Amino acid sequence: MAEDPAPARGRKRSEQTRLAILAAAYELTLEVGFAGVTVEGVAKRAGAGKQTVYRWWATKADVLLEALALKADLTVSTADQGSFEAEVDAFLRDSAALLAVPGVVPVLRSLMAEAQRDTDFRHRFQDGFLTRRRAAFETVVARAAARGDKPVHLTAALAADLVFGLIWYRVLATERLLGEDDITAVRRLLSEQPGEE
Amino acid sequence: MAEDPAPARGRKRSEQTRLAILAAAYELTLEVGFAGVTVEGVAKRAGAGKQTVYRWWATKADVLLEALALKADLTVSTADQGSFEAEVDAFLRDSAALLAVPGVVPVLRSLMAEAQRDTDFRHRFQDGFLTRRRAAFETVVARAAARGDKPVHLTAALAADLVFGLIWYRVLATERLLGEDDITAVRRLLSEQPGEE
Amino acid sequence: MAEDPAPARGRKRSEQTRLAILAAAYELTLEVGFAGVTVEGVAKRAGAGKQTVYRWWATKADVLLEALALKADLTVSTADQGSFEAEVDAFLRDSAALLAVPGVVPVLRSLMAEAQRDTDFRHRFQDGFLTRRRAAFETVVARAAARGDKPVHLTAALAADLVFGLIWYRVLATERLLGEDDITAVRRLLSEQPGEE
Amino acid sequence: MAEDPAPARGRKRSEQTRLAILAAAYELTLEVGFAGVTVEGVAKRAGAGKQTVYRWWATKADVLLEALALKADLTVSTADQGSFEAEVDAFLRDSAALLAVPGVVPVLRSLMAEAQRDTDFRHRFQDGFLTRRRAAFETVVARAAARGDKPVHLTAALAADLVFGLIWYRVLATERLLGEDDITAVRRLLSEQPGEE
DNA sequence: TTTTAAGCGAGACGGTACGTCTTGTCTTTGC
DNA sequence: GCAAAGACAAGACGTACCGTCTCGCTTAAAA
Repeated sequence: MAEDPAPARGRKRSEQTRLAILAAAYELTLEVGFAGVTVEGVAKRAGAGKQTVYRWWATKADVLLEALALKADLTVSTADQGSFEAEVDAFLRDSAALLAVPGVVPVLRSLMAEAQRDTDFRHRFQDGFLTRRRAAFETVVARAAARGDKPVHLTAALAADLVFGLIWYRVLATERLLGEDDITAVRRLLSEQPGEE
Repeated sequence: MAEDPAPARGRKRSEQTRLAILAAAYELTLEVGFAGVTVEGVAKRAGAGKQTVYRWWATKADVLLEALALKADLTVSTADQGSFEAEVDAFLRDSAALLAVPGVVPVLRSLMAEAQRDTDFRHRFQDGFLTRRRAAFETVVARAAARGDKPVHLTAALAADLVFGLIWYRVLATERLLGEDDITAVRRLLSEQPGEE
Repeated sequence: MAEDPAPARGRKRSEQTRLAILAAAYELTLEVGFAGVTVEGVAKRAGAGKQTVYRWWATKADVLLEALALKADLTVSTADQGSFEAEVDAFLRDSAALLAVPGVVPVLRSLMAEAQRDTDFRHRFQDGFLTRRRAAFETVVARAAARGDKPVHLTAALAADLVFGLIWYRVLATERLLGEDDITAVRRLLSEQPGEE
Repeated sequence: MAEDPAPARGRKRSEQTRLAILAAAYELTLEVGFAGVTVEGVAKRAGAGKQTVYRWWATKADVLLEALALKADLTVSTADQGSFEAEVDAFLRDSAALLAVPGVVPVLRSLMAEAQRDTDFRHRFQDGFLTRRRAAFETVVARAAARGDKPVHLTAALAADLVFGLIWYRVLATERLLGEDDITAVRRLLSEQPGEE
């Protein structure tokens, strides 16, 4: 029989404290900005000790990454909608909804910014967020390819880069997010058939 | 006509020191990463005093922004190439060339990251870099519209968002930059004529 | 009765670090002079962080004041010697001994100098050093008065001012300290009986 | 014989600026304390350039030392008063009058404090102030000795140390200056004849 | 008259210390 | 053995002055 490696002795991790820390990190980011957040401040607001934060998370960005998952449902629907166009539309609406959740945009900005500074966190952010969403989109493109209605001159990777590029560029460099017209235009762009060639 | 308000009294700013600081900031960013750069370190390497840095730049990111302009030619060619397709191609090649300049990619990452943390710098980054390049691209789109060969279902703004989104997403979230095939695909995507509708 | 308000949580103050800081401050003052001492330098030599110094002392002068108490026994013997003359003599010898401890003179100079610049420290210096020694001398004068052999035309306060004035003037304005002949002369001056009048 | 080596070419020193700097230094010391005075601040208030201050004075303490001479007459009357007692009395009243000039006490404190930190200034302070006053007092003692009414058991040096010690101790360590009773008591102490021996 | 040499106000310069802030670790007591 | 509290070493922050060095101008003696 497999043994539990550790017989689990001592006090257990406090779930209440964990949630309090995640909530504190999320709220503080919105209130004072990520740069203004300190581990000590998060611990203070959560009624926790600083060491408790460090014991379970490597950096404050990791706390925020987990807090984001708690705050917004990060799972993306990839249900079969019958057509590539419909599924792209669903994906974009899903993304727009995520960005509309209060606080998500500043948190995403902070996380992407942190990913530029900290290589280790960069990987965790990619695994915990970026690749996750990208995989969903590529599922859609793959299904379209199987169906035979995929766009002929865009690879799946480039299509994904364009879509995520648009979303991230809007988040990072502008104040405009995804609107109805953006969704329509992108949907058409990706699914239209070129004249000939 | 605007007159110089002050007749320029006192010792003049040292151009040599200015260049030494810009070079030091650029080099240090490549060597230890933006997060590892300190104003003191930049001043030290430049043989300058810390106050001299603070006298002329608000943050180390501003130093880097100016250093970027010194290192790489940020002007974008928007010469009339006869067709929208040719001009988009020229713009993308120009952008790829900028990214190929040693050190430009990590510097751009750092600047965009800093723009997320510091609202004031965000504006200076937009004015000093983002809108500058964007304006060049929009000039191209506008000329296409005047010619009548612009893409029918994309607004100039969305086209720009897609192009810059792709570039920035590649820089920030991936290791891949713009390749020959990317340029070709984007050029075609933006200039193709939809079949009907 | 006053209770300890807090049951003392968290890590305790490191006595080892405290002593290292006091020793470093004392040594550095002798080596480079008080003006050349920096809090950072003290912390460095003590193997401590700068914040640890600031956590427990308001200024470097306060560190030195405490270091002085550590280095030299600041308690003054006021034992009953039978006569005013004998007790004045003992007090002066005690003072001369204090000044003879290596480093005490430059430290006293520094502290008195700092007390002129910093009003807050001035009070702490008075409480922690000046009044302490003065009280000892005044005890002697009071006992003489009780005995009836006190000097007739000097108040206790003026006698103290003269004695401490002499000592401090020698320390601050000259290179000469208290010698055997000074002690003898002052003892006689204070205890002699005026001829008539 | 050696003549003035330079026949004085170029622009002459501005007396107006000199006075403005002295006044500014004196006033600023009273307003913000010596520690709060900066050379830049003195120059600013005087409407002068920083270099002009440094051209003529080594430190801000030297400016203040000269300002003191401008503000208060530092010459001490040593006129023959007929008796030692009368001359000591005159000397003490003269000293009390000096201390009563507005601003003199804080300035003296600052200068003596600075003399503890800066060895070079210490000598200039001794030459420009301390010895000057001390010489006056010793003239009085010498005349008394010539007359034959000098105190038998105090050397001139010790008598001077006691008198200046008292004055300086009052200035540096207390808030009390010289009063009528102090003058009387010191005069008597120094001039009284011991009973016998 | 022209030149030449300071003095001057202004202010940028290379430095250095300041006192604060944050980081991530360590230590203590209590649960 | 986790948790809260908080002291610790380390070191960057942005500010304030230091004393020096231009800069362009003014002043006055020398040529």
